[in-house]
Amino acid sequence: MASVQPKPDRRMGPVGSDTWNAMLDGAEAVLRDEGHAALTSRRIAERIGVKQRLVYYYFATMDDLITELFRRLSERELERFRAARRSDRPLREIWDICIHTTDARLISEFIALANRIEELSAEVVHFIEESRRIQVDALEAALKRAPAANHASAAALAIVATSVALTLTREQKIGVDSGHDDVMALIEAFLARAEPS
Amino acid sequence: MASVQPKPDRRMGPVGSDTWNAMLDGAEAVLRDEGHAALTSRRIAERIGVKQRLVYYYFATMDDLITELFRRLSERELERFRAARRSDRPLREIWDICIHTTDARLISEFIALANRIEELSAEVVHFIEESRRIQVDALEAALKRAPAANHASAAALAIVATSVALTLTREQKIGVDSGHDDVMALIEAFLARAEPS
DNA sequence: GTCTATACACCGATAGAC
DNA sequence: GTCTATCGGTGTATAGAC
Repeated sequence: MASVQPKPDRRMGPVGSDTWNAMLDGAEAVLRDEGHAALTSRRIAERIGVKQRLVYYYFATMDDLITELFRRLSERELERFRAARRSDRPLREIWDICIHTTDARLISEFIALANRIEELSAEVVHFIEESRRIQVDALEAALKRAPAANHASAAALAIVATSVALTLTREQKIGVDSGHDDVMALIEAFLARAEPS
Repeated sequence: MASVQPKPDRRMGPVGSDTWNAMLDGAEAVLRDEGHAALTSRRIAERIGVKQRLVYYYFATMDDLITELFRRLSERELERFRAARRSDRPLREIWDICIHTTDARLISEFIALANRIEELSAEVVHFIEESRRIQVDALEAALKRAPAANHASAAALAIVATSVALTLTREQKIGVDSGHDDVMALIEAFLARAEPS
């Protein structure tokens, strides 16, 4: 699961060090605020106050840096999902992460980047499969306790929930909200049945 | 709805001409095959066999070209939706467009680009609102004829359907398919109730 | 670990001839 | 309508000193 280190014939900095993390912090901020077009080694260096050359001491290529950034981000998100799964209202807490914690802009940038970067695509696949596994697990447990809650399978419900959450956050960010209330009410009604509070 | 023409102090080519369309064809092919990073005036020119300078005769800026490309594409898609709406199985035909016609890669590239290009963002908003209007309209008519089909509103169903279609096509393209059968069965069951064949 | 300096490619956009 | 030629800028990535 950890990164695989060096491709280039070049001295490389330690993975996980403070500077390494600071660079990913800078990269994340740039991607969030300015988008993929501005995600360059120069801009990252400028952001954290070092020289551009140093970026290539810690990361073999820009694609590696981007992949590493997604990995760090997705591991944090998976940890949130796992914690929510262990709580006493797992469905509500997982939904809360999907609809509130998720940054629609960041996700859309990564999805587009994954079209081009194969390593990143593999990381995205891993994240989708693992997060779905957690969600299906939580849903199956809930449906067992409240069997009349729905006719759909846990797997189907997980896909519907994540899809809808992504659409709502994305549309909200660009200023579309028609039908959002209705679909939120639908989700709320399901949660009330499947996980009575 | 038509494009608004010139910003620059420069001679410009006719909107809608053969060369103009050929350039958008080239741009679409580049975006589909290589992604937004490769979508440059030089690459487009190379693709259709003209010189780079000519791209700036037909389009004021690259951002304009990209926006115009999305506009052309979305108008075609809306026309498909309208035709499906007029058919005798509107729900099934609209769903068929969502799940088959849509190019997941192209859409993700445009969404990422819209984060940066304001004109494009406005076009995306327009497309979402108009396509949703058509879908809600079709769903309302169907639910009127088969009231017991579902407890959810037409607006909620439209969002769920488009969200799920986008997720399925995107995941399929990167090689994830867990739960897809289940959710397709769910959609099929709904269609069987709301639009019996 | 961090720096200066730099090679080299490519980009958007324009001037102006034919 | 289409071209040649070019400017100014920015990108990735490397060599090698301190």
